Amino acid sequence: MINYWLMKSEPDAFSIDDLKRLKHAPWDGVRNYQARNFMKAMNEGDMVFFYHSSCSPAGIVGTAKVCKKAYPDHTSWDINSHYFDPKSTQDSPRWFMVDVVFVERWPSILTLAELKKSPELADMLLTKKGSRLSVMPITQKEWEYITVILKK
DNA sequence: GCCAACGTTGGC
DNA sequence: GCCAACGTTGGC
Repeated sequence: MINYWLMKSEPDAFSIDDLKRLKHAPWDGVRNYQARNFMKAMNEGDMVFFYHSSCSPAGIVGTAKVCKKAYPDHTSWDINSHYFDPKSTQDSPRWFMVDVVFVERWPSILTLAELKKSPELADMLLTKKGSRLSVMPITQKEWEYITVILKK
């Protein structure tokens, strides 16, 4: 059984076009426990909505697939990295990442405003006020509704 | 750039 | 374990 997820990235830092060009990439830099725990629960083959955040407009811009299960995020050990965390060690890594592979770039963005209009998506963490989780689960129903009904 | 909402830290 | 202070996220 596959699971479904949504992952946020600031397009200035890493966009769907970057992933398309690279084909696959590590999802590094997650420094939130809840988001980390969701990544640890991912399996190869799980599907991902690629979401552009902190831009105008924000929204889903395509899909990707998990191609490598969670493993330690080495940027947490790199003292020169923006994501360095002295509390993360080789023996006891605190942060993890998965690899994702590009699947599809949608012709146009499905904006957060549009997602919020759908009563079918009212339970999504994404559409909840104040939610700022960067990795979150999506139900199969939500995935199908978005890809079949709303996808641009 | 603003600021509401949230997560984390650290003193007690 | 509580909670104030602080830093960050992210939509607008």
